[in-house]
Amino acid sequence: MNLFADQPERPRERADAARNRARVLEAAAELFASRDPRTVTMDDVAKAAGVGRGTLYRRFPDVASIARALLDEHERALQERLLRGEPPLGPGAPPAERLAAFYAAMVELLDAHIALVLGAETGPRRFETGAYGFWRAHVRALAADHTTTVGAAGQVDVLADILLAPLAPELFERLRADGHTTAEITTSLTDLATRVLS
Amino acid sequence: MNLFADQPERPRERADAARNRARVLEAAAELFASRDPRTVTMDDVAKAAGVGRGTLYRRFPDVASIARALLDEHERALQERLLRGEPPLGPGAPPAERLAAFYAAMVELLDAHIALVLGAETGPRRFETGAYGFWRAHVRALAADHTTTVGAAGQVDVLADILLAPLAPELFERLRADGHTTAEITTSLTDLATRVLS
DNA sequence: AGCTTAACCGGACATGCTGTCCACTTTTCC
DNA sequence: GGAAAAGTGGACAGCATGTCCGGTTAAGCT
Repeated sequence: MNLFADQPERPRERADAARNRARVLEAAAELFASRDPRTVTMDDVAKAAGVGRGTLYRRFPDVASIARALLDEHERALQERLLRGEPPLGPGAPPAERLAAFYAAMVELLDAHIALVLGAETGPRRFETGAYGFWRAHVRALAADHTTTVGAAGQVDVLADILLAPLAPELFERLRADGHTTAEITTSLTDLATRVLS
Repeated sequence: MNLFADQPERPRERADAARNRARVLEAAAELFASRDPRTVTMDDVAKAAGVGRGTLYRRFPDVASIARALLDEHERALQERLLRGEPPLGPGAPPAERLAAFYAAMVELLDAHIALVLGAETGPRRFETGAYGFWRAHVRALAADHTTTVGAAGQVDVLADILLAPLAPELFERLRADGHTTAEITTSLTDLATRVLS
């Protein structure tokens, strides 16, 4: 009998199902890396994974959700460092420095996994992911910490979204395509962080 | 005889063509306003305008280009004011004030025509429009004016894109949906402008 | 091991959008 | 008033989506 009523006893995943899930993720990772993730279709993934359409749809409602699954672990790692890592990324440093460190880490993440991010969080979808909620809460806390007295309550919310806007994957992609280095981008964002939260 | 060789004598548009162009724009404007512009299809526009698919494609390669045509005049008006209007929007005021005024004007424009902007400049398409190039040049000039000595050349380019990021239509839409007023948004952006260019 | 059951698989199908093509019609200009 | 160019609209092929269901396979029980 299951003592945890909230966590209903989910019959463990069957062996063939697990095998296929792994196949799908592997094949998808390769596809995303090899061409514009926004052109990858469910059919493509199914074929590349050697799996039928129905099987694919059983687990993933669309291509974005596959990319998100692949991206998840990387984002989780960063979230962990934000919550419990060393300063200035983790708690302890002044807000401006923490924001700058966050920017730097996000630029790294974007640079390493731009294909996945574009596949997962493009357009308006970006705001609906759990990850975005996390980043916003983090930045919001930093901003609120800094400007305790200044401005009304809602203002901090807006500011958080504004400060996250430059991290839109489409913009990053474009800046890189224009020949800008990640160092340049990080420098500008550090500058922004310093000026806004000081 | 045409004295301007660079401007080849384009045979003027036929009456029926002009009539249909007008019909298309009118019908499209209504469609964009009445539901999510990103769900409007070429077929929808053709049907609503009482025009065949072929006719529609003759002028507009896709739905975005229709929205852009409708948006054009509004954007042009703002561009004119930026170049030759009164300060602080036009030349004469210090960069921080001009940027704040620009932000305020853009928020107004987004608020008035969010449907068109979403239809025209959503996602990565945003960066490819002529309008974006104009905004970037403008903001870049303001930033360069302010930080003549600070930073390398490329830095200013990056900064311009960063400062434009919060004006992404998807973000504006989301902020409004979350209950934030245009006044709140403008206030935050003004704050940003002041802090970055002072 | 054998059997039952439920989870799982994969391809067929219906639907909707895209962009092109071309036979036909209308306008313009001489 | 007639020829040529410009314009029109619907048919068509291609592609992606998301669902559905008959057949298959693993898991659990005896």
